[in-house]
Amino acid sequence: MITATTTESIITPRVIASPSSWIEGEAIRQLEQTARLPGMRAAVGLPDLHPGKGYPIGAVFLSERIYPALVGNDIGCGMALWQTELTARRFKPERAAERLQGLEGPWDGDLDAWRADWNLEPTPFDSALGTIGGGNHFAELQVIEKVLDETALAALELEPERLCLLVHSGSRGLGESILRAQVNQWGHAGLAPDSPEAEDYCARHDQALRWAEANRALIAARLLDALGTEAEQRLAVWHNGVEPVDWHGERLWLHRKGAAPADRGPLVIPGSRGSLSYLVAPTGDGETSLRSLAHGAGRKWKRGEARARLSGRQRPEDLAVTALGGQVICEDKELLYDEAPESYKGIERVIGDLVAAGLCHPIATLCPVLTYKVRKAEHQRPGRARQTERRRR
DNA sequence: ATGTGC
Repeated sequence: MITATTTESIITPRVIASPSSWIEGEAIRQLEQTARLPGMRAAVGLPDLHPGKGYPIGAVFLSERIYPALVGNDIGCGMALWQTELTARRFKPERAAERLQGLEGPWDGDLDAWRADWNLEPTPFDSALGTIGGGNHFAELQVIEKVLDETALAALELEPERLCLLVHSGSRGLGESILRAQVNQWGHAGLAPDSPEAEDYCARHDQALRWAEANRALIAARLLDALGTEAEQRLAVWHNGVEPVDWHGERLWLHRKGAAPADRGPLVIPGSRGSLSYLVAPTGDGETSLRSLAHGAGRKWKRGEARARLSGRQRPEDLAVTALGGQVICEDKELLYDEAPESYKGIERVIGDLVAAGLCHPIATLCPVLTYKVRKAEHQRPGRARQTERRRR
């Protein structure tokens, strides 16, 4: 007798990392668990693989279904790189730092025009447009430290003497609200691609992608304005999201969970604020890595763990300048410790593993000069700051 | 990651 039930074959996840790369057991368990979800066709851990909330970060999944919970709350989180008109030689980090104030508060420019430029409908979260947020998000001025592929650098129109601005941020409260609504209604279930619920999620997801991209652009615009300079965007990628792909003639869904795309040209893989970032060009056919690359160095210590480990030997003021000489603006103590260079794995190993696997080749290294995270907590809540002001009048 | 929490 032929039964109606289909046998779901269990796929074996792969991890792209050298044996000496330390990866937490919990991350591997999460990778294996996620690979068992119905309709999963391939799962790959990248060298920055580490545990997340239920699902691993630094991983990519190819599936017949759409898994919003796997994408997570920060839909569209990613990186964008600008070439500024600032020259490394004449840049004064201390003076620049003084000018960078209040980027946490709402932007006072023309939001309607900005939304129109980016094809965005208004959302309840738009007062956060142009704000960096917390966690590992940042805006960082960087100097090109070493050029490894002059031709590729020139093709990207990046001049070695000019400072770069790298912005890492996402969709803030918007992405979180989309995931929350999704989980409230459907739990963590995978969505059938042509269902109304999938179409609904994809529409919101794509909106969050645009919102996050517009957010990074506005963060850059505000920061550049404060410094009295201009810049041109050179690169932009997202590393949290899902997209339909043609996989050997079949339509499948590629989930990137803290994984950068390897099919959209060069990109920056950032280290911690105390290490280099790598501008790389993807290589290979994308088959083994599911068209993806590591999205950063990868967290070594969980959030909240760093302060206990570091506060005995490093005071907050010690963390304001890194080993590479970069200045750090972070007036939130917990965040200052959480995002300390020691909280991250070495970026060199991550890049080394990718190169050894034939997945990318380095174009240049970027050295942090000034990292902006957050000013004082009272400036963080847009609404509250305004209320305080109103009360004073 | 998050107007993150009563």
